[in-house]
Amino acid sequence: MKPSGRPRSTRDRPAKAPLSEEAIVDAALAILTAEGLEAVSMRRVAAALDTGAGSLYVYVDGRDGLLAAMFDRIIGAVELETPDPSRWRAQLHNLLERVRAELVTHPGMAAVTMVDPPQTEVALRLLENLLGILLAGGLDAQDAAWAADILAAQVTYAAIEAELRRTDPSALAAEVTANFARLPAGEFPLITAHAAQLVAGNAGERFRFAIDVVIDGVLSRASRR
Amino acid sequence: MKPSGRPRSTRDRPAKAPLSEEAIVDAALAILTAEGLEAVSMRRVAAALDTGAGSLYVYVDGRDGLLAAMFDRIIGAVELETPDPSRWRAQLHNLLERVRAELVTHPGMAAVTMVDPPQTEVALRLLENLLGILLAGGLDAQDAAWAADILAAQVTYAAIEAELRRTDPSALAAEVTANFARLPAGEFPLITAHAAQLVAGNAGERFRFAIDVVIDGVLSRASRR
DNA sequence: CGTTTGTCACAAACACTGTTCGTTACGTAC
DNA sequence: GTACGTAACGAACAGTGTTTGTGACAAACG
Repeated sequence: MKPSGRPRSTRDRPAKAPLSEEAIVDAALAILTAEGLEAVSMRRVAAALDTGAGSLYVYVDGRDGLLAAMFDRIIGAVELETPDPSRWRAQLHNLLERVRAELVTHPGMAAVTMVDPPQTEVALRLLENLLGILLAGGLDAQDAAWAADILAAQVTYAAIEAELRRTDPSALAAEVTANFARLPAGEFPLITAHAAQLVAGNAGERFRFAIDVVIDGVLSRASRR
Repeated sequence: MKPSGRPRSTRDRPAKAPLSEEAIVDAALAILTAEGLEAVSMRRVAAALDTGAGSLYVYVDGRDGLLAAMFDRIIGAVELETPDPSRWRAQLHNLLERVRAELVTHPGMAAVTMVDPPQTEVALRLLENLLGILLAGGLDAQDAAWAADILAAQVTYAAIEAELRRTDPSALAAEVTANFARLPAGEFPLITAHAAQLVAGNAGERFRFAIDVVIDGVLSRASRR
């Protein structure tokens, strides 16, 4: 033990253990929103809690477990909808937009979904709600199930895409446009011709469009059947 | 220098430098397909080439640069289509299926797309081809541009999803089904009621369905306009 | 009130990681 | 035959996730 400087330690505190999964997830989320996913290391989180990295392993199943717990916290914060057949389409947009917004404000969390699919209770609660809205829209069970999958893809993809533009929404678009302009028009006639359309719209607009496309696609196929 | 054991080194070789970006990417891809993305470390790749990790930095811009180069190699191997209005839909399925298959056989590569969007020449060649097919299908420029984005999301998502089932396609489905069965039916009535639909279909079927949904969705919205 | 017990945080250690850089050996050109 | 410049080597740096033995606290017991 080194009583040099400030011997601030857990033992100096008056009361009980300050460590818990909740406290660890809180600290990790604070670091995530402030400095990004790469900054969320076990040592960094432990330092924020004034403890050692090894101490976290009692409450959290390694770094991947911590990330999963963080994801759960985020998803759990999303307000759900009570399915209403008269306005199911708006409900769908609202729900998915909330998920997207939550994922965007926590950079890197969308990528966590992909390493292992969330099968936790809170994630399933979201799926249950999504299914409810789709069924309220008149979709049959199979279409609703697969549509939920497609929509999940769009949400995570949109979230990750939005993270890239997080620094400056229009900076990336400008860079991409410049990249397109630099292309040899002979080899890439379509990209150069339609560069404006390729970078058109902000993340929110493209997201809404994507969801509408999926809904209309499923409905179109169902009505043709 | 330690002449102990086997002094096998580059200097023992008769001719010129064996190192090049191509050779490095080759070695890295071999490790990737054999042992997964995490095994692709600079030291591991260097060892496969019988050299030190530092030597790779002359030809490759760090680990991220290596991953990008690997992605490029993979995408470049995808055979393109010459857009034909009479069979554009089949062409779209074929092209996207080839991309998906290539991404699935190289686990982790799909995730690379998301850290930074591929703006390399070979990736743009793919986008150019995708746009060509969509325009051949009669879509207007704006619809085609955004549809390309939506389809890209489905491809990467499907690839990542397929990676998870890589070990055993039906094992995950069984596990998920078991998870669903374990749920309290009171809280998750829809999931428990439609568990069969949620896990129905293999990755290929779901992928084809997703693409058809997107196409029909765009066409439906266009015809209504 | 003293002692024992058990829980839990601590910090060091292990085996890695990506990356940088000074040194050294090589093949080639002079 | 010698000098040169290119390019690989390997050590070193600053990190990473994870495991584990040690030690101190607080609560339960006699």
